[in-house]
Amino acid sequence: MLSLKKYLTEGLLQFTILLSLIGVRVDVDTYLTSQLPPLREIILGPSSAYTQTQFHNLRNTLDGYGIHPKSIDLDNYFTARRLLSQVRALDRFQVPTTEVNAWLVHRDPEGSVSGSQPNSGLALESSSGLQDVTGPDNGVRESETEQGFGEDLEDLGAVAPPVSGDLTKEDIDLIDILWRQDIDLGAGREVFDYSHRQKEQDVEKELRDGGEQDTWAGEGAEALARNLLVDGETGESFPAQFPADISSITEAVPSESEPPALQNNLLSPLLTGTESPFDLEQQWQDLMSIMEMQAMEVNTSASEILYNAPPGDPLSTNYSLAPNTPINQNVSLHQASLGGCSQDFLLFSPEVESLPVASSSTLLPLAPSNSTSLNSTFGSTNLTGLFFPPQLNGTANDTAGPELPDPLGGLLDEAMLDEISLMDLAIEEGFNPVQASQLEEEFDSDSGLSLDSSHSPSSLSSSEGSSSSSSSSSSSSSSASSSASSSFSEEGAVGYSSDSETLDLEEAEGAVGYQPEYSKFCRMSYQDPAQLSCLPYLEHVGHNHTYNMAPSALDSADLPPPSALKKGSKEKQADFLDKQMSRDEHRARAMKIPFTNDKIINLPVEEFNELLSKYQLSEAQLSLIRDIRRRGKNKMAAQNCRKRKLDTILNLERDVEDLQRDKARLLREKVEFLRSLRQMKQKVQSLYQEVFGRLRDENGRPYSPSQYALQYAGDGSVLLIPRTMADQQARRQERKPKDRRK
DNA sequence: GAATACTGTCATATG
DNA sequence: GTCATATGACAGTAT
Repeated sequence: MLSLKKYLTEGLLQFTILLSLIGVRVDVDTYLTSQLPPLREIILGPSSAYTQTQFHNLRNTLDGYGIHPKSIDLDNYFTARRLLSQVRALDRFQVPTTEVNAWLVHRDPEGSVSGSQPNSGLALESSSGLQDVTGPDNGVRESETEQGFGEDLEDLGAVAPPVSGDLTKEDIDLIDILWRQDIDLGAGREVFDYSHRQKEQDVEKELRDGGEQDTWAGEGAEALARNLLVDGETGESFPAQFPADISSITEAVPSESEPPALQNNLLSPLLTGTESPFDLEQQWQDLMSIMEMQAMEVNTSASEILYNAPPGDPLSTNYSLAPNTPINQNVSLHQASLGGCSQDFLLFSPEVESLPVASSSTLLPLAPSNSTSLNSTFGSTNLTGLFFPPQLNGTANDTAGPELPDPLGGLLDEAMLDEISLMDLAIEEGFNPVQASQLEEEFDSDSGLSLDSSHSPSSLSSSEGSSSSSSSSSSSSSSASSSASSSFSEEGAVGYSSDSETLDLEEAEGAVGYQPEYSKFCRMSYQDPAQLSCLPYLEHVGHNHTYNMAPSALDSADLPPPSALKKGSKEKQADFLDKQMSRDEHRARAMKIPFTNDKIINLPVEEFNELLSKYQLSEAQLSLIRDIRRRGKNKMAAQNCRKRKLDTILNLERDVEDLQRDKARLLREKVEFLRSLRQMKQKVQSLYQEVFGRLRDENGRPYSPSQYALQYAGDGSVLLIPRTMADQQARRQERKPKDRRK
């Protein structure tokens, strides 16, 4: 195995470097697919990290948020994430084919130092036969192998500090040449930065000197810092969530730019294109990145179709270059391995960058927002049309412009178009952007006051039904029912204990079912569900909240069982009840009114007077009771009034839209009639010319159209008359309609 | 803090 | 004239 390692490190890989320098591509896929586990794991790391399974298991099991900054799993996660992206970068669209070779270049010093750096990929083989791997801190590193292959992958990828003595100056120069040759190597830039490696090595030495436990913490923190703060390839500050994908985008603009300026980064290559000497591959990648994002902009389903399309698919043939971008690497790999993980869409979320790890459950709702932002981004620049066929753009823009005028426009002349309001036609066909926005606002609105006629029939009918009931509330019975509902809603917890409720319903004249009114109230007063969810609680409260009942009943009701409630909750309930009570309820409570406000308000006059006569009430109490009754009734009246007003407005708006629809229909019919009329005129004209052309005088010569004309008689016959007479008759017929108008 | 919507209340009109 | 209801206007509160 030692010979194999030596062969790999000093022979094959350096040969690969040389091949890459002279432009010969070395296909790494053959290595990857070959049955050489050691080499495969050297290059790509152990399969656990290479196949995304480990990566996603990290995300799934730990759910991202549970990873402690010093956790081994976090270290594994970041390293695996970054290395995985580098592996994906192997398959990106390559115009120059040297990037994979350059990736192998770094493996060369790794292999060469593997003897003294047990954390290399070969060190992993210590358990599978590479027993010759020894090192000063081998024990520590062996424990690292237990944590998974993330750390090893990290070293394999870019950031392992090689021993400086193992890299000759030719090697470094070679690496620098390669790095200049292809910026996007898929490996960290620090790999090719000798001083950076020196620093990193020193830091790692210090960390290792700190002890075994600190080693873990230090490496975890270091990995965290590396992955969170510095992009592996560009050196940009970069969150760990976007190991290579976004970096491949941002690196298109070597000028340092922050991730929020992603749009500029994406657009600048196309818009400016002269700021830096991009090579062809970079421009391709920029282009593909934009296409990728635009594919997401259209919709995710479309993107999936694009990326999953078979090779023979036209869409795939024409537009499937996007999968070659790193972003699409994610998509395809995810769908291949895990199928439907939306984590890749996180790449475009600037908000999530601040999160160390995000669970997939939180990523899903973020995706639309990202696509929305992208939509705005690219929609404003109008780049979509550059890359996507109309059928793709149409999915995003089909609501932008009405389609109806197009077929009609070809049929109409200018005079017709002047008479036709395209807006009306659009309204009729439902393509009105204003209406669309209104509809959207309605969905967003919680006020319930949207006047859009596209209310759901249920809500409209409910409001109408309640409107009819309220409008017919002039009768005492319906008034009582309406009062019952309103008292339940607006009096809140007051006096609706089960006993008093049945009493009220029995006493009220023509009392109707309670529940229907309750449901009606739920709709008409636009209470939010959270508030309605409190109703059972209020009902429970209502049992004990008969504060303004008769003093005897009050005493019995105000004394709950001692063990029923705790003191704190009781106080909370009391506070809650105080907040729920209206001012009149507070006043009634203060004045010790011996019956509920519901009775005061809802009882008919006769019963109300009887009730007053039953008690010995002071003048102040009577005045308050009358005020309560007046205000309560007026309150319900105001509610009914507002509701009626709202219904009226809704009905008016619906009528307006019906009229607009009728107008549009009539205009369209008019267009049809005009069109058919014009066709008939053309037909008549052709027939006229045909007939006129066949007419011959007695000498067999044709008649001159300037001197003669055919006149249609009322009986269907056709006469040949001189042109002067025909003109006179035509003038007469023109005058007749004018006279009629007068 | 401004804008807006909702709600309660008062004054007044109407039947 | 009283009562019930309707409605405009205003103010307080919530969002």
